[in-house]
Amino acid sequence: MKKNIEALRHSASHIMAQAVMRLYPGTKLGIGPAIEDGFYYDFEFPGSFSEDDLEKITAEMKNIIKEGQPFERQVVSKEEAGRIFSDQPYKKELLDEIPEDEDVSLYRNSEFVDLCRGPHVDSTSRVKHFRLLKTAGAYWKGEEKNPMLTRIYGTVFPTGGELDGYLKMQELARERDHRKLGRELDLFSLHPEEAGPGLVFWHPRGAAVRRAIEDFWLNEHQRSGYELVNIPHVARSRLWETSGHLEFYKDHMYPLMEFEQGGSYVIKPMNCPGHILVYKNSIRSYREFPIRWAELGTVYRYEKPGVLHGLMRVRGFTQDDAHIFCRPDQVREEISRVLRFIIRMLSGFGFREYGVFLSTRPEKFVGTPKEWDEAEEALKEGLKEVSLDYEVDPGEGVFYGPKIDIKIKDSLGRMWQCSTVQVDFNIPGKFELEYVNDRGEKETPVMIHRALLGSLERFFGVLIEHYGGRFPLWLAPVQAELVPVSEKNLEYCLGIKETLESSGIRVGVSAGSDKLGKKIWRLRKLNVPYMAVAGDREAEEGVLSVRKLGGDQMKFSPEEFLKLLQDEISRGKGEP
RNA sequence: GCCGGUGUAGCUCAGUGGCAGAGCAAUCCCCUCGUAAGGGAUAGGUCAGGAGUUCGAGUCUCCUCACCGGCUCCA
Repeated sequence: MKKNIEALRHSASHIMAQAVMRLYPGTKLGIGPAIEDGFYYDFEFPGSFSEDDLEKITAEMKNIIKEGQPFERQVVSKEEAGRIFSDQPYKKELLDEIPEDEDVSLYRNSEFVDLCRGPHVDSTSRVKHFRLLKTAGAYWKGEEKNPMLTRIYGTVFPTGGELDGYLKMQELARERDHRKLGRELDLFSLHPEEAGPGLVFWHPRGAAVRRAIEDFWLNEHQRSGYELVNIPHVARSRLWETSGHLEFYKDHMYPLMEFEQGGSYVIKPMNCPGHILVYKNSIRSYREFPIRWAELGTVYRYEKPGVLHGLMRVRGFTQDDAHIFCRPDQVREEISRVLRFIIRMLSGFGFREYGVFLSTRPEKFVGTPKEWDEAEEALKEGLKEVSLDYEVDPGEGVFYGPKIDIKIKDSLGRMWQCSTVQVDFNIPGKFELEYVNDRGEKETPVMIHRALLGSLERFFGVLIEHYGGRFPLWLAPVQAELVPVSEKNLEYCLGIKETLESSGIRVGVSAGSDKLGKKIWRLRKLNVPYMAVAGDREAEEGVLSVRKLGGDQMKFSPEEFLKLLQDEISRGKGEP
């Protein structure tokens, strides 16, 4: 089945390329693979091209499909293939990468022929339910220095129902877009013109969610052997020279702040040098290890203009950062502790499926290969110990050490990078960190960087999309809203509000002269989990008519209502 | 940064060279109301910013900024 759909998608990409060649002769072909959700093909058009041209291509594709052209596999010598693609420079480049004596396979349908391993479906008529989706620029072979081609994305399914299902899913994802919900639910805003791109302003309702996240985070860290530290946001550039950031990370840093009387300061793009200064403030003994210092540390990074995206990719963000200082022989234990912690934290937020990636030694690295091997081994053992399946990304580690990245799967099946665990061989040496071992000798500690949620901004964005703006009670900006039927009942509601508030419930009151129906309508749009209506009848009995969002209505006393809320709040955090 | 697109009221969007518009939201008034929008009135704009073409530019051209879809990069 999986193979079939790949052949179908790959065939659709050939048909698209064929249509393009018919409509825009002289187009140079890049590559056109099947991908997870469909297919694409990269083109270099002789003239300009815009998204409006997709309709024309779609129409031509339909002709090709109607023609029912058989796909035929052909094996030719490399030399022969070179002649066939003589006017296709990108195809020739691909040919050059194939060993000299090997034959190559081609797929031909009617006048169109492509260098291709296959397989394909038997006829163009098999491609029935397709849709061209969007165009995009894409570097040839994905490398920034190469020319940019025009990529056309499309998708195709065996049945019309599956295509519709896919398109509906895309629509659902658009409706859940955290940027849209952030505005509608009054959670946050960005002010690119007034304040600068990629800088997040948390509104009261968003800040309430953040506070709930932070409280949970803090509590879990206190239970897990971490101490908290706090460091300033700016520091002399000297500190960042020592750390090497001014040399290696300058492109990602906001410009230096120069003082007239001399000396310059830097706004931190990372928290580690700050934590290191705390470490260096006294002589450390192996007996103190492992030292685990955590901080919700705000950093500022100059990200390229084109990469910013809502809360997911910003220029100022708060990492749930921590640095662990330990002996080399403690690394394995610390790694598995961190991994267990990550899973506990993420499942507390309702994420149960993960993609785990181990990034190993890149070409440019610091430290010795032996150190790297040991650290990679420690990471692997940690993963094994907590029985996490993982993929290896060879050579994708940071120059200073190998790392584990964990992506979480949201309710729409999309993966988001949040957690990261990195071993660092570089920075302890740069800052000449030391500890005294059990023989009274000075040694260099190992440092582990880790973030569980990643950044609060991105994590918030993921949460918004995961829950579609309908947060579980413990995270909801307003947990309960008291709704007086008329202004006569306002006093009664305000009294109950005070009771609930003093027990830590986030509660609002819908005052004002709007009719009940309108107030309810408004609260539903804001996804307030509990609405408690109080009119003359309730006031007389001393109760509330409580309705859960999307649920039934029941009468509760204020005390019963509080208990109900408290129970659900503690259950919601995934606590036992 | 690169390719393509977009920028009109707080939000969603009409307006293709000739008087700046609608719905929602906001404010005020009437209604004191029973579970998915009661009625009326008012206010709200440097049409992203700048330059140009034109008798005349929201509309056409160029530059800048920002955003959107991707590429590259990444928490």
